[in-house]
Amino acid sequence: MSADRLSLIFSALADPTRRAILARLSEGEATVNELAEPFDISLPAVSRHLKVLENAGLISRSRNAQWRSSKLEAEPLREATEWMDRYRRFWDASFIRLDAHLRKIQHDSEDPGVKQ
Amino acid sequence: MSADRLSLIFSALADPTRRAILARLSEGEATVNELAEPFDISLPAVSRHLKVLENAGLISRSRNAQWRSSKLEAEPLREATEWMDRYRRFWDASFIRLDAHLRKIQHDSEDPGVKQ
DNA sequence: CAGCTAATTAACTGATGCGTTAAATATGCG
DNA sequence: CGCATATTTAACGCATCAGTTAATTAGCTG
Repeated sequence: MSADRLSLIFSALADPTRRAILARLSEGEATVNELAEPFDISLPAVSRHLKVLENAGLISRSRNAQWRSSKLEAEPLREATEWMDRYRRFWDASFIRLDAHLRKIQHDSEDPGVKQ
Repeated sequence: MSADRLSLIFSALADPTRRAILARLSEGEATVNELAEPFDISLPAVSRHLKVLENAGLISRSRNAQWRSSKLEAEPLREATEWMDRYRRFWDASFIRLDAHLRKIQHDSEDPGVKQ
């Protein structure tokens, strides 16, 4: 039924409108109307994008009178990055060298036992 | 019609089965049957997951007789990470310090002009 | 070529995503 | 209270997604 956390995060990030909303929020909190302004979609549509972002933990919200302000929460981005780090050695040359180095270290420490 | 590259990447990553396939491929190339083995879904379903991953650039495929082998391509992960790096200062304490440092540097270099 | 294995495509189903407009709710204010 | 503003919920349409089974294509091999 309910998707796992990483799936929620990635599918929240899969929509360009939601990524744009996050970009806007990186400059500071904003209300729903302010967030909707640059887009050519209805307010309810924006409201639901915000709910998706909230469910993924990417934003938190607070009420101030009749305004609901959204605030960026980057922790899920850290999680997603952490997941990708597992694959970093496949694209990052310096990481590949580090990886090779670590393998060598491990190999060296195992060697004595192997030899005897 | 066609989604932008980042959206393709993130939505490909939004599915747990596809992430598991990538994890498997990080250990080496594999055929469709090998990739399907751990999952409780039909071969055509796996076949389509592979097509999604291929469209996102996350895997490449080659044919060897009647077998089609899939290979991890990490470049899109680099792109996705790069996109997230824009937000790194919101979660990474050392990055926050670096950010503050850079602001100070910039401020200092601007100061003389301001003072005169 | 016939038959085997590997993989994809076709056709269908049910669930989900993203948009709409209209109605409902929440809050502040005269 | 009654109205204005901000936002959400309801109800709907349409496209896409993720799965199924059945049929098809691709390439070996006897």
